[in-house]
Amino acid sequence: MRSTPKISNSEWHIMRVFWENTTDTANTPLSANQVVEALADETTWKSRTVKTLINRLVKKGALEYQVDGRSYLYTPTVREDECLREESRSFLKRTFSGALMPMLVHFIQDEKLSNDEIDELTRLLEEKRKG
Amino acid sequence: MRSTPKISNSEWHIMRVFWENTTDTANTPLSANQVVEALADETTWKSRTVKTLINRLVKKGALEYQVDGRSYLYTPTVREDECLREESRSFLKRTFSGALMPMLVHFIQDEKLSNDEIDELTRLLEEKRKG
DNA sequence: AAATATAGATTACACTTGTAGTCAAAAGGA
DNA sequence: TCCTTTTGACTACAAGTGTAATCTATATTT
Repeated sequence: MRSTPKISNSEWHIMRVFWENTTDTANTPLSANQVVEALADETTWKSRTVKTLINRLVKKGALEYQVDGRSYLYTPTVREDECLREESRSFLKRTFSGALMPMLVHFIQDEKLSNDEIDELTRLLEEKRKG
Repeated sequence: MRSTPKISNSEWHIMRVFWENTTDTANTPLSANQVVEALADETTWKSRTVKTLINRLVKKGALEYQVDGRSYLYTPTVREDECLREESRSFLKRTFSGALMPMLVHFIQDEKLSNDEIDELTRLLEEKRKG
């Protein structure tokens, strides 16, 4: 049923580094140190912490690696949109009993949106109606 | 900073029982057994499990109780919308780095919406623009 | 009054998560 | 060649979670 492994809060930080380094056509493999550097201003994690998280992601099957001399190069095995979908469903289930509309209503009513953003959402909704 | 305690997945089931039994004006206190019964078709939890979860929620300060003879009557001390807000922010942060728009776009594009629902969302957006 | 049922309190126990530290092996420098 | 540095592997450890079982005190039944 679940196509993607469950990715924890901290692990999402790691995965995003990979996904942000991904072009449409290919995943760029990254070394552990590249990930550490990429996270340097975003978090205060020691490099060991990052390595542990990477290891857990490998164990979970969210990353894989190829050996590159003395070190490893990691690549994601799961796509961001798939993980987003899983995580969203889980969130929806937990908070809104799985009901999409109350959730959307909640966000639209409770959060700040600029007029431009409102325009864009309206346009998207209009598009969806046709489809 | 955090106004509501962190409520876990299983604990949300419990809290929803209380919130669904809440009128606009008052919280209806429920006994542990009433919660157990309310969850009977939603989950397969043993009553001990439900009691444990209730206890943890009391410890976290999400529920409080008054003694009622031999048993306790529990009431929520946190409001659903506050918890929703917390949980939503945490979800947004984890998955979309806190960015609301990409999240809304994701849901509108990826999930099913009826024309009626599209109408309603469009209307809400229009309202928001004025406000 | 003794036995039983029931409610909450305490304990259990493995798995996950956050956040690292230590160990061992290999690679490179002195 | 021996020491140091670096990398991954293994270990750590408390808090939170899911999912209960057992203990204890009280209430109800006979």
